[in-house]
Amino acid sequence: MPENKKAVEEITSMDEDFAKWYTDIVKKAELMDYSSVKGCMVIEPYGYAIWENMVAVLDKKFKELGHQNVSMPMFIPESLLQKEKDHIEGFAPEVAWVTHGGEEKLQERLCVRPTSETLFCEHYAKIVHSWRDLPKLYNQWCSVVRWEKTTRPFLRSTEFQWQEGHTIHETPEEAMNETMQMLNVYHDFFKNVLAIPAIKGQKTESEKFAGAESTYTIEALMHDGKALQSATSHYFGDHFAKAFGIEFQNRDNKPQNPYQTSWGCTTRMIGAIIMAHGDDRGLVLPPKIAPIQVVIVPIAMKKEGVLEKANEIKNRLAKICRVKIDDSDKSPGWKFAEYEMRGIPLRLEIGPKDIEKNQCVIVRRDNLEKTFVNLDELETAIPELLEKVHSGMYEKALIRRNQMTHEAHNFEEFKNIAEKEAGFIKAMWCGNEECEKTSKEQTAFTSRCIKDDEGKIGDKCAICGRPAKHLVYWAKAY
RNA sequence: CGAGGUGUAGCUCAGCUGGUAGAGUGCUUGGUUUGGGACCAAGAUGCCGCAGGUUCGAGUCCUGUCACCUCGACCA
Repeated sequence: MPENKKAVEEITSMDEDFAKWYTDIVKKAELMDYSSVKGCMVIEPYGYAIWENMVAVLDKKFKELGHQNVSMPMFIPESLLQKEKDHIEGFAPEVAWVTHGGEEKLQERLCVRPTSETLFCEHYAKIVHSWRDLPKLYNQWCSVVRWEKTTRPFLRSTEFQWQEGHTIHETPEEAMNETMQMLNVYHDFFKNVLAIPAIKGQKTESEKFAGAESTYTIEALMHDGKALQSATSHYFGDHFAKAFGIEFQNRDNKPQNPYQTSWGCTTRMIGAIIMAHGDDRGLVLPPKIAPIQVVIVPIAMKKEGVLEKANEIKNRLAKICRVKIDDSDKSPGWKFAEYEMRGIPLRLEIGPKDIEKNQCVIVRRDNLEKTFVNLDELETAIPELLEKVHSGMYEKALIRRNQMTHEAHNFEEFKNIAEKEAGFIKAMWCGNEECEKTSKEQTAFTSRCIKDDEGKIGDKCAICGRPAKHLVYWAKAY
């Protein structure tokens, strides 16, 4: 193969050093830059454009389902944060505190929001009085701060952008439906927009959100076999309502506490698409969120008519997709490598030879397949190809996930797989936290989620051998 | 927060027992090129991470500190 090695010279290969490959891509594709504040990053235009595209799709979906956007304060008084005991215990170790306003010391210190349950609850306590006030389906797009010990771009940063939905309902059933509905929204978003097949399930007691009654998650498998918790949806029952004194008159004219949910996803999803789809040439972006879907590379631009033709194509395509033309002085080879590195789903090459034949060359980023397309058929060919790239990416990721998912029926098997294979282990579990601890200590695999909808693969816990309650997906996690 | 590693040009890095700051690549300008990271010529670019210390003299030695990376513990 006349492979030009230079094409990948500046990106560390995945197999050689996955972590370095990741940072190389993040930097080379100009997704982000480090700032002078530890753990806080500058999201650069290309990275932010990806985020904006994700936000646009999700925000539309949320609104279709009746949610409304709001904006909550970024500061939380200490006393407010402390109202729900489990919640404060979970978040206290990682909050940033504001102690001074100007030169003056504050009477009560304020924490920079790590999440906004407490603020929503305080507000709900004021505005919810009757069953007629329910439900409230609120969401906010904002950034939050968690003082993490170690940080990595997009995967774990001190400040990160996210969306947090907070809803409040009349009945537990309604709240639980909301929790599951939003989990499904995330799962579908991963499949239909990000082309990632995520595992959907429930967190165990030890992994659930601080203050939640139950937490649901989608877990995505990365190229190196580690799992990434990619979005969560929580059912709160009436814990928070009781702690914050949220009460309404129900249909029987009696006082009652309402039921709540919260659900969120973050810029970590950018990390997920990098590590789920990327390759040694760089990023591979799902067409639906790619800031540029088609890049046009004119060949032998100075020859008569080439640039004109390329621009004509660009103007046509601009009506149906996000298109860019690169008419810079760089060599075609440089441009090919550059836009592959940036993950652009389709490259359109047009040169004198093509123009003679009224055609162009289109190359897919996901499998590098070349096709010749008649110029008269571009308007139908491009959307079709974008769709093919999407499904090609999803299929590839699904096949890899299946290949990297193994069943274990006892602890010997479990340890063997954990040692030799990366990826998910499907194994039965007795429900005992001790077994999660044992697995973590001996294999570094943690429970990712309970997945009872797949049916049992045994009746004994794969770790301790006692009667099993649940099928659990286990993995090394980010 | 524990263990280890790295900070020198935009990037990747060299710089010996202390003695005027280097290369490749990138960048700028002009020209020739163009189907997988082109070529020629001319140019610009450094608080050697930061702060102290030792020394006649520190990129180099010492102390501290900060940031980043890896592996743990913690987490979206």
